[in-house]
Amino acid sequence: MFSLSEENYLKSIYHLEAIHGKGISTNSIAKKLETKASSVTDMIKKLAEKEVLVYKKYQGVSLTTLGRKEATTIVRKHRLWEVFLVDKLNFSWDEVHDVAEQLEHIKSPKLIDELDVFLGFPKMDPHGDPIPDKEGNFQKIEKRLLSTLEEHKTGICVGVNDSSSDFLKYLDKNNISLGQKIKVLSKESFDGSLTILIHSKEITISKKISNNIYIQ
Amino acid sequence: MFSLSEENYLKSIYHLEAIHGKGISTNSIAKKLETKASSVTDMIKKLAEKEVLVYKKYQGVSLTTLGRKEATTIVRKHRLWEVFLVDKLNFSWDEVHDVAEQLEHIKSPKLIDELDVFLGFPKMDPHGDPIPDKEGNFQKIEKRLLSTLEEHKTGICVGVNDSSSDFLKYLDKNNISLGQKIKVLSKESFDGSLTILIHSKEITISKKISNNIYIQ
DNA sequence: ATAATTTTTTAGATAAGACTAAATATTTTT
DNA sequence: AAAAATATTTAGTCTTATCTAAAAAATTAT
Ligand SMILES: [Mn+2]
Ligand SMILES: [Mn+2]
Ligand SMILES: [Mn+2]
Ligand SMILES: [Mn+2]
Repeated sequence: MFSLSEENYLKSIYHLEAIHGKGISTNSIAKKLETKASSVTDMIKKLAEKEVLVYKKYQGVSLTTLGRKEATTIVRKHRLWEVFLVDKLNFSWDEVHDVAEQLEHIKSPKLIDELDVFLGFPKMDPHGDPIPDKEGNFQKIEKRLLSTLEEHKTGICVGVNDSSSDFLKYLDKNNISLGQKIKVLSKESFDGSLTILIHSKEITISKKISNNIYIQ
Repeated sequence: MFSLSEENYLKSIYHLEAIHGKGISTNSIAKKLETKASSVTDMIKKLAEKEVLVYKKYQGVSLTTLGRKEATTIVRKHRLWEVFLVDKLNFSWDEVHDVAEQLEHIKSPKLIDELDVFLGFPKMDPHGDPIPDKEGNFQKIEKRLLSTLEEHKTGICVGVNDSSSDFLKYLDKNNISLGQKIKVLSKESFDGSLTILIHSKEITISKKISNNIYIQ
């Protein structure tokens, strides 16, 4: 059994591995969890002891199969709860993350599997992220950043890279949502900003925005 | 904001006050929370500091209005989650308590009020206990223990005094559930055991059992 | 009214998890 | 290949919540 804190470390390391591969640095974990490197060192020693990751001094950490399984379960719970909040309790996609951060730590295998049934085995969460099934498997859909789309090309918005309330509210304000068609009209080479066509309206978005929208 | 531990203390004291009135002893709290009296002394000092209860050395504690409000909210959350688990996720009434003990500590006013809406503003939890509304009000239904019913009299089962899995499974096994009609056929004066008619079947139950069933 | 018993509080210890400051290792720059 | 900069670990402290053992207060029995 893992503590709330241990679970948060596992999840963060899991997400960091998904981006950077094996060998996650102490500092990057500290940054993600908004804590100090010294706290991270303490905790990864404990997690190595519990055999959910391998740790060699100054070499960073990598999850073991056991650790990855555990992390996947937490991600599954987080995303299923997000679907529940949006689909059943009238939450908007920018309101769910913080509550899901709490709910993901509830311990009850029956609870999460019945929730999955109740929601109709959703494959995606409200932000377009895949939901692992009971066995931890999920479909990895191909997607690219909107910022990589060429001028005059069109894509469908399938996900976001940043689930913060601020960013999602910005998208709402500009009528950008999952499933939406987006056409790049022009790209400013100086700052990478894009003028896009969405809902037959032209808007200009910064590189920072287009770097956080996934399209297909 | 209260910690998980503080919330559990508040809830326990609230339940003890409902039975014994003001001035709850250190020992009774320790017993309820399965902890040591010395730990209780420490915690009630902290809670007195936070003004959710009044504490005078050696005199026991009493909740303040603020403390009672806080405790009521936790009870509301606990019971709403129990309804959710039974009504929506196919849990049986003997499986919900432990999960609700975890869920009751999730912090999100919107979550709990939307859950209330989603469940259709239930008035009772799966064990017949009243659910406080948003303002903390709930209907106090009159009920008495089955053990106090006279011979040849009939009552309707409206609640249980013990929500442990063991006891509820015993009731299931004997087809005793909420809303069920129960007639006392005879009462054994020696040990207080009852022979009752339920579902047109005669069964004999001990005093301990009849002391944990509420009827109307 | 004393003595015995029970209850409650205090004192001191422990474990988890976090922090600061200092020490050490590693990486990058010159 | 040093020197400088950066990253990581260690040492020591703090808070929260717990515990055991001992002291003190309150209650009950004689
Ligand atoms: Mn999220
Ligand atoms: Mn999400
Ligand atoms: Mn319960
Ligand atoms: Mn209940």
